[in-house]
Amino acid sequence: MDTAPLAFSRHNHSHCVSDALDAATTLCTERGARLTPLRKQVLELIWQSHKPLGAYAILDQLAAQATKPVAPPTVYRALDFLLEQKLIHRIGALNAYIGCPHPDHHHASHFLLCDDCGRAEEIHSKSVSRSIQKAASEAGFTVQSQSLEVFGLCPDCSPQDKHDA
Amino acid sequence: MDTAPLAFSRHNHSHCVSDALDAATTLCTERGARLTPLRKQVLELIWQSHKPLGAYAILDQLAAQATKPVAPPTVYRALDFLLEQKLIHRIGALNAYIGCPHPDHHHASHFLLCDDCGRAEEIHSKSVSRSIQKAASEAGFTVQSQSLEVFGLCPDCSPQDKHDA
DNA sequence: ACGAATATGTTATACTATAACTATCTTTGG
DNA sequence: CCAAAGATAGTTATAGTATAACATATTCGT
Repeated sequence: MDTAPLAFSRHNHSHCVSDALDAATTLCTERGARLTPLRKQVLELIWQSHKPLGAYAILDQLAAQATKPVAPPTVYRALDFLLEQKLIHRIGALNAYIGCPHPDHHHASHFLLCDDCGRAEEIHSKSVSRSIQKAASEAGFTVQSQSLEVFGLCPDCSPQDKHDA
Repeated sequence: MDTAPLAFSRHNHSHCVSDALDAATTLCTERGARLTPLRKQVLELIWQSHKPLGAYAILDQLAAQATKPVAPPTVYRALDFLLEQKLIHRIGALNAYIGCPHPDHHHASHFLLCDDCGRAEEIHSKSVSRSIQKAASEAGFTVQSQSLEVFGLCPDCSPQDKHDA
């Protein structure tokens, strides 16, 4: 199935990167937003893995690639842009950032985060979204954004699930 | 109804505070955990409102009440204790802490957070919990903890809902 | 090419959190 | 009761995360 979970499965990761960069380029063009070389570089760094990446880890890698020193605002401004364009999500519990695999349609930030290997997988469950929306409505609350961070063990890092089940 | 949403409704807040402190005292006694004066003081400060409170806001208020200067570790250690005992929750998106109204039974951290007035209300929806658990299971993921932060407008701060609906 | 708007560079600083060590208090076993 | 062990709190320093404010450079429409 084409919407299968990916982060926790074996896959050719270079496709993730190229797909994400292509999608970002297309979307920004459509929106009249400027995906500058710097912003693209930051997005690519974030997509180097499925593990949320901290701003200063990005900064260090940028600095390593650049000839001039790089300062925090450079990174944070790129992150702000990517967040605005919904090309990345912020994982609040980790102060870290991760690429959005489906930036073309807006959606909430719902992630499974492995405590062991650090990988994150975005989930898209109508049932989760609907139940959250319903609970909020019942409280008279108007939802504007939401963030779900589920911590635990991914299939690869679960001791039993893979073979016993 | 006794399980009605509270934070977004008018209520006698002194009851929230005394209930929370009483519950904390009882639970800690049962568990053999020591709710020291400092920890109780921090818990009370957190319960001064239904708005998540930052560590340094707590620090400032502690310092104002104390004769000696207060240093960050004093606050963070108290927060760590309260978090361990599940007497408070941490709101990752805000780097802030809020009292748990039902510390007696463990549960995930699910909050509605008003962008306008800053108040937070904990929600307890079986439907939300179940759908999250189900989505995780289907991905082969073993849940250990979860945090849901829903931002938007509370009933008081919504322009229409209260009167038009 | 020109001016306005956007993006980036630069410096400084604010905010959040923890490490490491010391001192004090509490509990418990003798 | 006292001493040892363990838990709590004080103290100092520093690490980690994020933004303010201002200067410079680039891009875009005209």
